[in-house]
Amino acid sequence: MEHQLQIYNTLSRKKEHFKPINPGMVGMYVCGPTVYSDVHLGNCRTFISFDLIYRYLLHLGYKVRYVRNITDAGHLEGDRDEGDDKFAKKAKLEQLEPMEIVQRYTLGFHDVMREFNTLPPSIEPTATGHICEQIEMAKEIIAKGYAYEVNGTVYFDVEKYNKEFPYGQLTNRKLEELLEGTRELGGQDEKKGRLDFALWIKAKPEHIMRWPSPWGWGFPGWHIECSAMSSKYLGDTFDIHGGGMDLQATHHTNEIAQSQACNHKAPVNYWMHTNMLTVNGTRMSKSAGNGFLPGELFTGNHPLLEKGYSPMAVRFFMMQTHYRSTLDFSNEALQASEKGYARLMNAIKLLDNLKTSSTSTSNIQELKKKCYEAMNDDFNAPILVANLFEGARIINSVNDGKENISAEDLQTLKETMHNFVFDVLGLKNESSNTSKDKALQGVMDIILDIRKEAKAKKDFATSDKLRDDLAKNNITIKDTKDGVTWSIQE
RNA sequence: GGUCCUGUGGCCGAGUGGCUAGGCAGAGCUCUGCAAAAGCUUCUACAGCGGUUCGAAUCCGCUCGGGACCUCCA
Repeated sequence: MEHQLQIYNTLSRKKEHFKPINPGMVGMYVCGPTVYSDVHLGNCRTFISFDLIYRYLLHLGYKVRYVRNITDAGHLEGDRDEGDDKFAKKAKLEQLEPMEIVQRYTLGFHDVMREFNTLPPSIEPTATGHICEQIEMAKEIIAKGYAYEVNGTVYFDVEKYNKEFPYGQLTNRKLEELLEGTRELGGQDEKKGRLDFALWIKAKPEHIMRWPSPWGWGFPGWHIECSAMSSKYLGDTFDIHGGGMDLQATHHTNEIAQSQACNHKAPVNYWMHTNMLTVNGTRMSKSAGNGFLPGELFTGNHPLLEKGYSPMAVRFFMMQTHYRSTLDFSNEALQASEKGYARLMNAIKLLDNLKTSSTSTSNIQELKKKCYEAMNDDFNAPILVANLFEGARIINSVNDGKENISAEDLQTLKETMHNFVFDVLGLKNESSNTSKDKALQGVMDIILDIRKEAKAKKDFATSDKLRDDLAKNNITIKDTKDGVTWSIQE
């Protein structure tokens, strides 16, 4: 496996040469969604970014175990250890059992991921399915002396941990600085330290989601599920852990602390964080209320949207920005991507019908090399896309007879375009194959045949009437030199 | 307030010392019964000021602007 893959590691704040623990194999864990409401586009961006990373690792020939969890238990609403959990709160609103909420939004999440053509992870574990593992881990951390129990709730002792291990390494912060930013403990607090966080939380009488534990009935804390499930399926130390940048400071910092305290090993070699999706320069988030749902994006049914955009146009839009940069949403940018995506796809369709020559006027090997260089440089999809557009330019020029390509180079070009566009970027042709579509195709063939005959007889009145009447029904006819094409305006 | 990121042409967005990605829009051309589309070619840029250097969008400093995290959040 010869490559020079560089990955930006949040731990070192540098790009590092990627070297997996076991040659040829990669263990990757990504923090998945909390399924108490619909995923919005910002959530989707993270999972699409990691889909690109997963796909490229697979393309390089790695055997990848990709674990992405479903958080379906425990998370509290506020920063205090009080209040309802998200599932119970939503359940009251919707008059449903908490697990009904979980089921509904898990299915919705999967639907959306399928629309965006993401590959399913190898394992998709749920927090509620791993309560035993989380309890065992909490017990182990207590046994090692880094956690303590108060009235049925178990807290992680951050200040004690920090004496032996660096607590804030992921955000480059010292404990003293972190302490400054927190409130004083009140009289009612059970915690010993201001930064201490819960591994296990005692359930109040009205709390529906609850499990028995050595400390009584309760539910797991905010961060323990990822530590427990990642070590179960990937080992105490594994290659890549990813998630959104918003998880870096708290969730991932605490994950490291839990695993380190439990196993006395650094859990992860490469920490990867994807950046946020913004709308008008501000982060899209549930609390800010500036999010929209994928379904609204596809249909255009939202005040922020001028029209609907197809899943692949949106995916392509995301691929034109590096995963560590913020991506600002706008109708203008999305429409630009939509057109660019169509241009790329049209070029690929021409690939099968290109005429070959004895020599080539463009350096196809060089193009292929540049594609790999782009992706090896910390998954730089925007550079890859730029190179693929250079490929599209070559294809179009050969098609127009302005450039030549040898049979061998054409084969290389085909492989390169297909590998990177479909396998790595995860794009696909969006033409559907339902029986209705096939019937419509048949009807259109008949109409276009009549129009062709009219044109041959120079009966332009008839041919223009057909074109105009179809246009009134949102069907656009285009006479290209290679024949007639038609498309439906959404 | 603390930690960190960021400011690129009309818009989106790469690039971290010399060779000025790419897409969209604009312009020109080709194709064409007309129309539309498409293809090819092409213009416009590095927030401001100062410094380092033979040379800076790229390194350093300051100023101004934007953002994230520090509380659940991908």
